[in-house]
Amino acid sequence: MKDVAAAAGVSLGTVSNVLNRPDRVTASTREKVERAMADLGFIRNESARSLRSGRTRALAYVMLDAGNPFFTDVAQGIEHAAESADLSLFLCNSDSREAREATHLGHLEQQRVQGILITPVDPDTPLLDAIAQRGTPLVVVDRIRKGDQFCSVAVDDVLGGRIAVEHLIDRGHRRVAFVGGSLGVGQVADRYEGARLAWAAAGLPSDDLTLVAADSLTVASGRSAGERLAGIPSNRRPTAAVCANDLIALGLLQQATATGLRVPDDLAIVGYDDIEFAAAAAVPLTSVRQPRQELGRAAADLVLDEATNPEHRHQQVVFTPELVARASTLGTHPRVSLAD
Amino acid sequence: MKDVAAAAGVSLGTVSNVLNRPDRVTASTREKVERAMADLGFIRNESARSLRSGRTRALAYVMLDAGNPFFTDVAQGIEHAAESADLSLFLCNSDSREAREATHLGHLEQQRVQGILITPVDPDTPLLDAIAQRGTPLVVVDRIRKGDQFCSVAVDDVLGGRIAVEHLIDRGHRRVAFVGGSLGVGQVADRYEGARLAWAAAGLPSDDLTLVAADSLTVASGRSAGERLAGIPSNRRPTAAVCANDLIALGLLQQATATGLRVPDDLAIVGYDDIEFAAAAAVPLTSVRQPRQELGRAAADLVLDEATNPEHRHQQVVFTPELVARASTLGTHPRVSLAD
DNA sequence: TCGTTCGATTAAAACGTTTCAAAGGAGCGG
DNA sequence: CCGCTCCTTTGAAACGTTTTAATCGAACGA
Repeated sequence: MKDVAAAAGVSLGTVSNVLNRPDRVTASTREKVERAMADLGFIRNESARSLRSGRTRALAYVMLDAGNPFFTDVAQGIEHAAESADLSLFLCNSDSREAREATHLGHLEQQRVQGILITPVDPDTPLLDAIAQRGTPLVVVDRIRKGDQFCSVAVDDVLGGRIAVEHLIDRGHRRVAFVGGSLGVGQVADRYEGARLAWAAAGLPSDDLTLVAADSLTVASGRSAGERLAGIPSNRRPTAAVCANDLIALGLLQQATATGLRVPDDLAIVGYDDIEFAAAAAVPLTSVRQPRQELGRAAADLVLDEATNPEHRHQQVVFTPELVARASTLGTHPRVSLAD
Repeated sequence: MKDVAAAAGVSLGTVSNVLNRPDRVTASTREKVERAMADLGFIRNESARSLRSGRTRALAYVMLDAGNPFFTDVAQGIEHAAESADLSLFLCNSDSREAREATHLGHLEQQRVQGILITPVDPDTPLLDAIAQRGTPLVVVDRIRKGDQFCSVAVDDVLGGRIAVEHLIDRGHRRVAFVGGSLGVGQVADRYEGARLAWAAAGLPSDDLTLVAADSLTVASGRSAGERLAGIPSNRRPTAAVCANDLIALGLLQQATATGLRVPDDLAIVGYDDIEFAAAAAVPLTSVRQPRQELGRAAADLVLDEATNPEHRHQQVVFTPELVARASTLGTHPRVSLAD
């Protein structure tokens, strides 16, 4: 900036004014300065800027698993919000590792980002409280957290599990499997809980809603669950499966297809998340849709409110999931004959 | 830091020494200072740090489409490299929009990141040259760029197209469709070129390798291409399709399944990229695998070399793709009967 | 006892902005 | 022609570090 000032024959302060309050500067000088900036290829130094102003122009989202389209969609919602607020968005991936998450959080705090959005490995880690305490606006995404240390945005997973199972009951299923990861993950536990509630409400015997474990929420886990399911004699095998997420459902679908189980005739499948690949599966997947982009946007709005509004109050926003019924439970009626 | 110094009863410089050259400080004072830091919840200010040092501890990757698993895998490779170099990674998503890309690049230059990795919307945009010229290390990922303004890392797409088609010829296919987006995208043009080369090399009539347009590299485009393909009378319909990427292939697979075309018996399908969902499809997809993580890591290594090694020379790294054959071309032999 | 030497600590400058109070100048009315 | 006012421009301080040269003190040898 000093060089620009010299080149334009004005003072440093004037250059700053051209940048920050162009209206305070005469058209002619502004022009001179702008030309000088162009000639010199001047690029504002953001470090100096934020050092001086005490605030960066950046937001950050620490995602749990960048390989899961669900989170990239959430990120996109955040990105839009950031874009309209003219902020950069720092995307970090913890890859479900607490250590990596901690490293990222450390860096972000040092960067003094305006706010941190995070889908934490463990929503109850004291790390989050510490950050909030120290003053960085923080919003937990896709997890609920009792207490009022910070905001959170989530989807009602109990309800999601419920509507998935209700749909299957409606379609006449009386033996259903819940295929889920470890119940240690809050999400999964809630969805299972919802499933059981729906089952009980319909007055069905609780033994007929079986729990099929899967050690992680991945396609591979879904495949292995599929193997176990296929191994059950057909007169006792569940006629439908509710999966803890779409990745599992996709794996299950693949395994079912490979072993000759017809979907949905032999096994109906309901996924969870409604990621794009759910609709794109060979047998399009019925799934519980979460408003992913809205989730992101709402979280970003909250964090910005906390960052700018002194009267901010922490709140827990809960969205409502929605069932999207497709062929994996409805059947493949349109078995059109080929035009030829 | 001033507060820490006061609390510990030492000078500011000592605190800095504790942070940066702990060996120069007596154990007892170091301890005092560390306690003070803990008590006060001191967090280093990265802006000040990088202002003073003239360099940030961050790398950035501007990705073309965060929704495409291919790019998130590349990003993961970069992330690993960044992690080992103890740098933060700024992930940005241009979402294939030049304007957004430009905005991101602007921000990144202002942040003075150590290096920029990018999969650009248009590899020939002068923006990139300008950035390189101004001195920010820059590496183009997954695109080749003639000239030697900066490094690039890519995969040999002509070869990729070639091995895909060779595989189909080997399997006996004599009418093949190339389903691709606009040839304006360099990737697609190269893959098509490779396909034609293989076709010609086998001495097959060029009319029997048909080009099926798709306006974008998405699942939806694949579906619509599938409709067009299914509309062709079976005696003239291609018996196999090579797709410009896996998303298209997945859409095609879905549409084929919906209209009753059996894969691979009626239509064999080869994808491109070998994203995780290709293997996870109901009929696992044969695909041309690109070394995604390696791509990212190599790019990161190059950018770091440029940032730190004064003798750095720009180079264009080209990886070799590899065919992964699966059921979508090999057939679904394992149609196991059910244990029941 | 007095210099020396060496290690630990300190003081001060610098990084590139923003901001605020103050200075400068033009135009105007008296 | 003077004094005001109002708008533009300027100068200097401040943001929180890192770094370098300088200072201080203790231990040691002569």
